Amino acid sequence: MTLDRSLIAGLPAFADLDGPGLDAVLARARSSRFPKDSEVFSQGGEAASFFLLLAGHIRVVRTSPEGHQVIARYINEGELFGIAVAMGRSTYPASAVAAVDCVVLTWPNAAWPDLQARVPSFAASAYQTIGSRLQDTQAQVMEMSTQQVEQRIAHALLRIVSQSGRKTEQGIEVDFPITRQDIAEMTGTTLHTVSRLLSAWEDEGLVKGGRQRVVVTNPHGLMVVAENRRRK
Amino acid sequence: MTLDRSLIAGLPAFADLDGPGLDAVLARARSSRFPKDSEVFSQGGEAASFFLLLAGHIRVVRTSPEGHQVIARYINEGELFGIAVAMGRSTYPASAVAAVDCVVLTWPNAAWPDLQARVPSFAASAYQTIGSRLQDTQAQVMEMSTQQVEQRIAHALLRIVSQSGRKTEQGIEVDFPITRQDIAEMTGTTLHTVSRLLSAWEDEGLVKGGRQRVVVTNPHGLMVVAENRRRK
DNA sequence: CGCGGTTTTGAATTAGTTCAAGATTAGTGG
DNA sequence: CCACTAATCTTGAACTAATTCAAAACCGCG
Repeated sequence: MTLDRSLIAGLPAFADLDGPGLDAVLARARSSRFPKDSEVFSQGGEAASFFLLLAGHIRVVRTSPEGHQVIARYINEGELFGIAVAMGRSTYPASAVAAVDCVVLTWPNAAWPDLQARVPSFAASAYQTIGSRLQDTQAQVMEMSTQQVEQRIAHALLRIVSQSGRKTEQGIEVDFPITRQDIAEMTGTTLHTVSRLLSAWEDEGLVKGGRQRVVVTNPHGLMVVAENRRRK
Repeated sequence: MTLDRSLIAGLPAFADLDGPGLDAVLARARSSRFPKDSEVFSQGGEAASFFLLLAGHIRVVRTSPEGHQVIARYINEGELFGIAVAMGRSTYPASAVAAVDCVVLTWPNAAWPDLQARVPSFAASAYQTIGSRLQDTQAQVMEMSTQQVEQRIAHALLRIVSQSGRKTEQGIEVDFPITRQDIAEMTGTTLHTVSRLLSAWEDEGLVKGGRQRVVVTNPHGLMVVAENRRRK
C-alpha cells in the first residue's frame, strides 16, 4: 500500500513540492512505529537509511568512549534526522531513541541520489536542516564557553518549550518525559545542579517541576534569568 | 585571465573532477590576496560569496552579543569555507580572519546552483565539508561536557599540529602565530589557565612555548595527557 | 505495598577563574 | 642603535561556582 500525500504535505520540508513531487518522495518511503525507549538507529552503526519523524519526540544521544552521555538534540514532528547520507557519511555519529511512542518515515539511502536529482527541493531542505544543526551546535559551544550553568539551563529550557512545548493552564509544559539527568546531559552539568536550580526557580514562581515533568510558568521571568539580567 | 587548473587539481575537494570539470569550476572563480589580520567576511554580513583557501591559514571567529569571542576553527589550505549558500543561509554566522597572509579563491553565490547542477562532485564535497564540521563541533560539545580543561587543551593542541603542523628539529610546530588567548578561545577557558598548563608541560618536556608560538616536542606524551592516562 | 528510578538537599571539596603584578618580547620611531 | 611602547606571557594568591559525596525522601508502577 502507498502512503498518503496528506502525511507530509503540510511539512516545511516539502513546502514547495506539488502533488506528483510528493508522491515521488513517498514512493520510496515506508512508515513504521517505534515504541518509547526503542532505538531508531545506533551510534557507530552502518547508516543504511534516513528518516523523518511523523509523530512523537526523538532524543539524539552521543556516548563517549568512557561512557559519558550527551544529548545532542531533540527531534520534533516533521523534522528529518539520521541524514548521514547527505553528509557523505557511512555510519551514524549518534543514537536516536524514541522519547515517547513514535511514528517514523524511513527511506533507504539508495533512494537518495535519485531523490536528490528528481526532487531537488527535498534535498535542499535536507541540506538546510544540516546547516541549521551546525548553527545550533556552534551556538551551544559558544554558550558553554561564555555563559554559566544557570543561564545555560534557562536557555535550554526555553528552547525546549518553544520547540516542543504544550500549553496548559499552568504555563508551557515540555511535551515529553524529561528527567533532571536529561537536562544535565543537554547542558553539560550534573543532575544535582539542575535539581537545585529548578527548585530555586520553583520558589520564585518561574517553573513548576514534577517527576519527568517541567512546566515553565513564567517564560518572561525565565528569559530574564537566561539573559542574566536579574537582581539577585 | 583564467586561473590555471593546477591550482586546485590536487585538492581532495576536486578529487574526482576531470580537466573540463576543473575548468568549469574555475571559470566562475577569482583569486585574491588577504593580508594578515584582514577579514575575508564578517559575522552577520550578507553572504554573497563562498571561498576556498589556496594558501595561508584562516581563523573563524564568533562573537557573542556581550562581546565574548570564540574561535570556531582554523581553515587550512585546500579547504572550502564561508559556504553559507550550501546551507541555505543568507548571512555569515561567523567572521573569517587571515591568521597570516592568505590567497583565497572566491565564487559568487550566484554561481552555486549552476555549479551544483553541472559539477555535482564539487557540490558533494561542499556538503561533506559541512557534515564533517558538524561532526567536529558536536565532538567539541562532548569534550566540553565531559573532559576537564587540561585534556581539552591537550586535544586542541594535538588537533592543531596534526592539521596545521610544521616539522622542525625540535618537534611539530603550529604553522601560524597563535597566542595563549587564542588557545583559550578555542577551548572555552582563560589565557591564565592555558599559560599555566603550557608552562607545566614545558617543564615536563612535552611542549616548547614562545611568543605566539607552540612546538609539540613529545606528541605521544601529550597524547597521554589528553587521554588522562598520566600518573600525576 | 514494596521496589527501582527519580528527585531533593546538605556539606565538603576542588578545578578553574579572577584579581593583581611583574617579566618578557617585538616592534617603532627618534 | 637604543629607548620606549604595546602586546604577550608568567606566576602568586584569593575566591567561587559547580562538582562530588552522602543520605534521605519521593513517586509511580507492577
